[in-house]
Amino acid sequence: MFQKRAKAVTIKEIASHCDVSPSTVSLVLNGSEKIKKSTRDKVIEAAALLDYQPNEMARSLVSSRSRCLSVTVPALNHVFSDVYFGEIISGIYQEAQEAGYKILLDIAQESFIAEKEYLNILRNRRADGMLYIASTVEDRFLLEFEEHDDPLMLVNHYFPGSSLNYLSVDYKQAARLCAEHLMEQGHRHIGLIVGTNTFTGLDFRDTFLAVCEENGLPKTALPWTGCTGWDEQDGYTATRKLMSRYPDLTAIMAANDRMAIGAMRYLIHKGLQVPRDISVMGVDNIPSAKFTTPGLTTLKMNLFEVGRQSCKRLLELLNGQRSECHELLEPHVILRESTGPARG
Amino acid sequence: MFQKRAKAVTIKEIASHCDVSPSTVSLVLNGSEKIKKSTRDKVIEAAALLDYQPNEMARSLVSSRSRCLSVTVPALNHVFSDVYFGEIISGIYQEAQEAGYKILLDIAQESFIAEKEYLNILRNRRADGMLYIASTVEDRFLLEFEEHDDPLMLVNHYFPGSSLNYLSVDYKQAARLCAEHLMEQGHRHIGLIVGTNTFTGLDFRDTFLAVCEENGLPKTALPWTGCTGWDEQDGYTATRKLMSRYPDLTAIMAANDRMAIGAMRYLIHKGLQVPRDISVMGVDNIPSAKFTTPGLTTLKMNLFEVGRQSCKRLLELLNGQRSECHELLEPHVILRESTGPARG
DNA sequence: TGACTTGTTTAAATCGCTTGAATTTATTCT
DNA sequence: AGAATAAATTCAAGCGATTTAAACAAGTCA
Repeated sequence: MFQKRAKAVTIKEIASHCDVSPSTVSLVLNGSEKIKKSTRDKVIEAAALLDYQPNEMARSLVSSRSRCLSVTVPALNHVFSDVYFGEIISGIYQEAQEAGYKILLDIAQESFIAEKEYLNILRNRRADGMLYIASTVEDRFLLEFEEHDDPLMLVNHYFPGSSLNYLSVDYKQAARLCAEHLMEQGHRHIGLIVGTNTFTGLDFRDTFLAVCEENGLPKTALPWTGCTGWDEQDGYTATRKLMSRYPDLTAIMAANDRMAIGAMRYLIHKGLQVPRDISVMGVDNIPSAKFTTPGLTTLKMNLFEVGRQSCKRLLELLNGQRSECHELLEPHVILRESTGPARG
Repeated sequence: MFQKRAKAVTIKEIASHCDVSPSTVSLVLNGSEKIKKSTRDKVIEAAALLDYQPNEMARSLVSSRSRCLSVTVPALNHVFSDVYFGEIISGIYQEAQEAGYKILLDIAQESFIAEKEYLNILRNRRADGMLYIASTVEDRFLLEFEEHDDPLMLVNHYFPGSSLNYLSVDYKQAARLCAEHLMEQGHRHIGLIVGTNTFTGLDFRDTFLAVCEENGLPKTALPWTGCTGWDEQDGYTATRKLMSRYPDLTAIMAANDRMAIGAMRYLIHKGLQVPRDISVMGVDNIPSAKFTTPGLTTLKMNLFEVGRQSCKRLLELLNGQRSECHELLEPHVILRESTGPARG
């Protein structure tokens, strides 16, 4: 039905329609001032009349710029259904579209890595640059971008020890804010749940524990449990594990909201009241954090802005207006009802 | 820094490296059997050695197929943060990638519509076909695709009276399942919350009310309130409105989970217990529906599959293996704790 | 050996557009 | 008016691939 699509209007047809050469048309359409106003108008009119749309493939071929950016997310289970990614992608889109760029979506599945798609997308000219969201410690393949000097931005994560460009929320600062908030509420016995498969997760854990210890909490009062997933089920399971070994905990710190929601779910199942019996704090401020019962105290990361800024920086890199980017954005606390004074 | 990207290896270089013509290289790389095995091997080896990546822009130009599909979502606020879209997009991606297609992301903002980007993306050859997710009744611009005969698939919605291709969950059937479930639990006084800005929403409303009436519920026992958003806040507000006018309701039927979650949130705020005092039912089975308190009874729509099938159908359309698509997928009930017998 | 296949390889056109150099046309100056 | 200058337009060469028709080499047959 569609395979014999209507052949598109070309620059040539406009040319013959106006009795000028294709070059003239091209010049006009690219806004050159060198063409006499009268011919210019004639061409523009004809283009509108014929409903001309430049063939982007042809343009890209000659300019060797696709005006597309690749956005890649890790191959988590049904990854786009995670609002975390959604916010970031929305931000990226916003910035890209304002700059006239299109977004190519990708998921870093096995084949993506094995067949070096991550490099190929740039090499085969489908995209001019890449934004890679939230890698894990295992995504060592990203280091290849260093050698090859391909335009890459890590979004909301980074690779310690590498020179790869990144823009991320400051997870060390995040951990500090969380620790301080809970300690202010009198909590001295806090269970930490955190994904240990990302560098930002590890940062969060280390900083959280360090800040607590600085403030006099003994290590023994700070059990933590790691997981490689970051979703509700992981939070649920981790909380069960934590609570059965350390029933005296007065607070659960989950390194993201989805896990925090899972944690609350478990605690409420067990007949505990949040925050009367135990406080729960999350990180991310996902939309549903406002609509849990009780409302979830969390950190606002402004992931939309992370996406937006990352994209902006990448474009600056591409335009040569900047030669590197290593930036951090500050989070801040969103107070709701899931945290309160420590019991007793 | 990146603007002077390393010039890519071309077919020509492979040719000279092997002492054959570019045509030969092209033939080999496209798997032609007409080339002698020995030269074939020579070329393949050289291509691997030089790390050759075909320039997709050039290929697209000559084949006039971009091997990209455009996925467009409506311009809701931070739309990708809605898991509803995430699931569908994940499904689309899966199918597209298996077929060797790339995904171009788009958001139908004002400029997208005003400047007819929706047609242009196809016209300017950036994409071979378009998947449009969840339109509203106001997206009349989509009807243009009918006249122009451009390859479009509506995903999880449709336009009554048009011949546009679609694949969607059967929302009439969904409404029927919901109505029957609640009536089986003895509910005779049900408040309905539904977005009235989509055809599927309207279908849901009409069918829900009709099925209830068929089973003897008087219209007066079925107040409903419409909204143009579909998120937690909308559900919250709508429930407040409904409950203040009809305090006797024993059940709230929300046409999606996010609104249902907002509804529960309001009811619990008001000191009501779900489902003892009032039942709440949603639609979609989003991940967090399992982790609300109480767990949300809802319909599983398998939106991942909706995305996947839609994409598959579109590709069939593009390949001429099919000339139209008007399909519906069946939902089914997921029983959790937010619905129970009507009180009293 | 010459004519005819068969099997391989390549020249050349094409896809639609951009762009620097060359050409044509219009304008200015003496 | 004719030369010199400026303005407007067009030529023609790509961009990097695909693909058809033609060229070439080798093998077959009478």
